[in-house]
Amino acid sequence: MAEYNFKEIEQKWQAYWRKNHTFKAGFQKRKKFYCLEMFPYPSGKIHMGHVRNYTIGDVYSRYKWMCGFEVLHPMGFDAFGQPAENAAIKNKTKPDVWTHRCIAEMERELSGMGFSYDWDREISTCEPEYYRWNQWIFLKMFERGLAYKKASPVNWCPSCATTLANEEVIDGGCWRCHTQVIQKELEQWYLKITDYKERLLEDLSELDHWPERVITMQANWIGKSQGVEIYFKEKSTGTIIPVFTTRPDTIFGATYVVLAPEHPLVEKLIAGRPEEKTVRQFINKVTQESKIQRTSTAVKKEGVFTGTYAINPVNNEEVPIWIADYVLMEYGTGAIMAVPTHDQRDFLFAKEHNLPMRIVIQNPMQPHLRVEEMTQAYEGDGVQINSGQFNGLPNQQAKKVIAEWMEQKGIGKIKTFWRLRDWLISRQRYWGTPIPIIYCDKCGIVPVPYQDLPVVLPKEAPFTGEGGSPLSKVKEFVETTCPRCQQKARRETDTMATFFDSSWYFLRFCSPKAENLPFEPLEAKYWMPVDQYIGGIEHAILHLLYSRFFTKFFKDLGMVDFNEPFKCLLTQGMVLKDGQVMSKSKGNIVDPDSMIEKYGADALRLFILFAAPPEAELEWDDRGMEGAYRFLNRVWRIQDNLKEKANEVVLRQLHKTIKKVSEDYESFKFNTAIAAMMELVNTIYLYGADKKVFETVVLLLAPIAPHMCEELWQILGHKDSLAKEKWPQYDPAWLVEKTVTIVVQVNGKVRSRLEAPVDCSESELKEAVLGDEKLKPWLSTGPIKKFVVVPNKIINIVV
RNA sequence: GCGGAGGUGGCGGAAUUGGCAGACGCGCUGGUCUCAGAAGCCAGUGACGCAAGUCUUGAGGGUUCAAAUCCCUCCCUCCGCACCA
Repeated sequence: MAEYNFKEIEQKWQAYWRKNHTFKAGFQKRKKFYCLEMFPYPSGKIHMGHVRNYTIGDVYSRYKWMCGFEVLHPMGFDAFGQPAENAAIKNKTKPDVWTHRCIAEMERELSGMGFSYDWDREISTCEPEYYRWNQWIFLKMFERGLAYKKASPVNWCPSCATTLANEEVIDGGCWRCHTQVIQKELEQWYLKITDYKERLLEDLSELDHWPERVITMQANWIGKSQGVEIYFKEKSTGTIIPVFTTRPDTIFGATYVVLAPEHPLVEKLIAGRPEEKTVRQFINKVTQESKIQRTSTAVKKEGVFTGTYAINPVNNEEVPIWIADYVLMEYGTGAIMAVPTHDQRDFLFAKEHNLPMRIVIQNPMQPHLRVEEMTQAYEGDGVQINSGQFNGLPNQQAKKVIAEWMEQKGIGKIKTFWRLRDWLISRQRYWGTPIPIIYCDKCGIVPVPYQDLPVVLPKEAPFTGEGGSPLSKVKEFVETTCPRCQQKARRETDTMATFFDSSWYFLRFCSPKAENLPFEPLEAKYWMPVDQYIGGIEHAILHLLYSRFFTKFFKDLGMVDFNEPFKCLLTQGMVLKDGQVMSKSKGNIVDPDSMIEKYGADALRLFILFAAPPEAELEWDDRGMEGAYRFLNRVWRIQDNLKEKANEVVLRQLHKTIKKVSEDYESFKFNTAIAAMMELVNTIYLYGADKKVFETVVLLLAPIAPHMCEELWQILGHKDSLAKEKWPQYDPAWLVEKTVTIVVQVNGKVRSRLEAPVDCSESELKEAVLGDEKLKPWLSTGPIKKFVVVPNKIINIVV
């Protein structure tokens, strides 16, 4: 029989699928399944991470087709972004030319992997047909007050010369180039994602098929904390200082108050005091430090006394007011009440600066707490002491009671603070969606009317690399007329953050050619939500949070009827080489193209699924790759020795394998599914297969190695593609065994095994065991104390 | 510090309502085929031991007839968040 010529076979079938639109997803045909992998940035070259991500999704999609679903499995390109601009600066290529070239190259590579995309639905976010809907969405948000402009300090990456969202600052550096981010006062566009914070948090409970850690990361990012805002009064002027605490039960233990160095009240408090100079010096020192420096000095908490005192409203006690670097202006009220006995940070600071302490929650266990003996704060539960009329209450109860009491007395207010901030979307960049806003001297900020969309990005702009928005230097773009008064006006020259583009692309795939709306609500109703989403963990916060936000916004517009866009989420692990992430700088990249060239796409797909479970990290291994290729060849050669009829051993194994592989595919355990198929093939090599058995093997393996299996299917005499062939079903009759091997242990150690009929009775087994020669020496050491029988599995005799 | 995941042969990894630890693959060893090699095919392969056997799932303890799996104490690795009041 012919050699396994993977090159020829793979090209043949890729052309076939493309020509026949094999994977075209039809609207409302039958039960749908939407399988989506995170679309790539068109860098021009796919890497092993893509290969892994897309292979997982592809196998699942193909499997779902065979199970009778109408599968939507689309692909597109997240095509706006900085690399295109950098290429323009470096190579003098226009960003759109560069991007389109990269897209063409990546389409070729993705096709070369044999992925089952519905290419008719391909989208690219840099096309006006796509980004006009970014602008449309922005205007809808603007109308509802969800897009607004505000001047405030923003994260600025000096190297990229642009702003960054909070989510894009990693360890104080730019997520893309790792340059230290600085704070800069700028007027910028924001999206009011905070209006959705409750829903974004609450609806996490709907996502029971998301990885736990992603849910946790999102919840932490949204950062809800409930507590009380308590009003302290400055002693001499009566100025009110609101502080926030989640521990109102410790209010009687507050022995000082701390303000953040940037707190607006500081100026007022220190003006004209002897301490003024020292305080100012301290503030200068702290505020000049970068956020990194400030947070890295975590161990030592620095601070300075203002010279003034505040009155604790619950007991009218005078407590000193300090300023310290460990209190952050961005969170809560920028001021805290310090309870050193029950908060570790306050404890360290109080020790450092010799401030008073008082225990107000007594540890119910012995030994009781004593201030002189404390080496750290007691943050556990206990009973209220030194707390006036609340003494004796369990503190968890007191939390509620005291909060309500303070609210009643008007000295506090029950409040909830959130960590989530509004989303900064302005970027001083060229290669992105122009923000559809016009500035008119007379009318102010004027939205571009819907009928004027899209605001098209001009093809040419000066790319100097000097920073600042290139669009602002394009006169024909900037100069326009005001839609309201027709006077001369200027366009907004910032573009949108590219995360905007990817926050709704999954909806666009439902109706990629829609001309009146970003997507057709009816088609979205059929296809959405995405049944299975697959991508990298690096998007656990940004992309997934923004997409959830957009979905909820579309729900409010009445365009969709669900809360959450992604029903199941799989985060695939990274591909490593020599224990490290593949990267250019480390020079440890394995190029997928070279592997396809050498072993074929099917072998690459097989290896990457076999080497590790999808969620785990995967260590690249050239020799493992060869093993995958060897296995495919073994399957290929089965055709040479088909028998008239397969024997019972093979059939038994076959049905066992159908069951195992089906279950494993369903739950993404591709590595063990492949292992099961290898076992079956090993059995076939021992006993031989017939046509029917071989056909089943081909169908089971088809989602993983589709090219070779299509070819074998054809060789076996089928005219059509197997892509929509019915998934094999196992016959339970073949799984029923007549006899089982029962392991016999003596004192927990395996000493013998015996063949027995299924569901053999205990007394019969006992008889068989006592007659077993092999067991005699072990049983003769003493009387049998215990005889444990686990039906059809194991016998353990204790002597 | 908090949260999450994890630690099993030379390597990647199987095995979880507690029931034969190491499936499958890689590597290695031997055989077969060959003038020879490659490929293929067959067999062996946790450690120690000539063997009977003993030991073995990060360390130590416990529960149990039986523990990689459950409980306790501890160690280590990776990831995320991090002075969030």
